[in-house]
Amino acid sequence: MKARLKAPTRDTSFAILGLLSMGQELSGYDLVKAVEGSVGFFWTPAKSQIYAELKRVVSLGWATEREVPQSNRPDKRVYTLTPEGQDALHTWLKGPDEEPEDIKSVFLLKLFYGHLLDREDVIAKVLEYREWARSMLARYEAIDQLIDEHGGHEGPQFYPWVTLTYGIAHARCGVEWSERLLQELEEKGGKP
Amino acid sequence: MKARLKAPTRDTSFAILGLLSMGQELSGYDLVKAVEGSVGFFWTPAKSQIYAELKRVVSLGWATEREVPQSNRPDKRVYTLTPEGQDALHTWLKGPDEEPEDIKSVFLLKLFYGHLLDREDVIAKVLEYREWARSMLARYEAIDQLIDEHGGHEGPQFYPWVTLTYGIAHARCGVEWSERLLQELEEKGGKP
DNA sequence: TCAGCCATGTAATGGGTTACATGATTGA
DNA sequence: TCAATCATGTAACCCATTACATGGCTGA
Repeated sequence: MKARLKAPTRDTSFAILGLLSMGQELSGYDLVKAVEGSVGFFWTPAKSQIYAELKRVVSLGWATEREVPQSNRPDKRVYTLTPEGQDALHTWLKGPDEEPEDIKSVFLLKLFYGHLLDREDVIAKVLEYREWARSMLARYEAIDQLIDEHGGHEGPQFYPWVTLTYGIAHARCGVEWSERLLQELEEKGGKP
Repeated sequence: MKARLKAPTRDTSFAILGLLSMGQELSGYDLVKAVEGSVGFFWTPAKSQIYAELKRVVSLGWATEREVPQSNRPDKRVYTLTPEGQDALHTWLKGPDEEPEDIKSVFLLKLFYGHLLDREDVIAKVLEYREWARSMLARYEAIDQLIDEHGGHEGPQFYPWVTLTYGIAHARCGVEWSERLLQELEEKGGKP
């Protein structure tokens, strides 16, 4: 029986604790929704993963569980952060990270092998990517607008807004890159 | 016995087929190395995953396997793409993608909860991120330089180089974003 | 001379995804 | 009225990661 040399990070657990730290009791379902509108842009646990992690954080004493009977809807269990959970969250937050981020891109993977495709097919792919990047940008900017209208980005909204600016910068960068690339691909087409 | 509604994409299989399409027989070990220096920047299968997928592509008739006895090193098995494999690869390449890319960022996740940290801790995190982004940028630019010296980015190098320009753009964008953010965080510190 | 890397993989574990279930509301 | 959506989860599977093995080089 050997000890694991590297403990699993369980970042998803902490993502959940973080949402619970906002102060309200949340059910698994609530958390699924909460993730979608917030950390979901750079952290995307599956539904069932959230439920699994909830069991775990309860077993570790990081959250407590409470049954809430409901009449019209299925009964639910809501979760509350414990002081131990707050400590654990804080420790994790301060702790070091290996890779700050990693990109997983089917698009780039395919583009890497672009020589196996016709030029038009490649162009289609890049166009698709550009549209996607544009739509993400629009989405982010809409959220930015909303924040502006609801108290601005000072105070409690500050750090969520900061991550949003990252998304905006990144998306804009993707749009510009794909526009340059498209231009280059068109030019190549001119001289066959 | 239900049919799966959504077939697994198995993108990793195709990443491997793509590398095998470069024309040379490669062993699992070779592929691990090949991935590191190429698609590894946006697609990172684990070693053992590569070996697993190799078995699979052979069983599907997409590649053939050949034993190569060696004296000083462990014997190895090398793999070759079959015509069926080429077809499969081409079909996959032309096929549609849902999400062109997704970012998974522990850094952003923590930053989102920045209000739970002291400002200095946040600044430390962002500094770390900036250094990471800078180092990635330097790495990419070094590769760019190398490509320039070895025949430039026309011809067969073109698409790999294109993906590299994405990496450069993205990293540069990360550096600039973090610099802006640091400035803002410093300013906030001035008025406590 | 001995730790660490090269070279080649296999085994065990676990995180995350898709699919399965179920009943009430609501909009077209 | 009937499909979609809300609301709440569970079960099964599979992909991917970490750990385990093994023996020859090579540099300090």
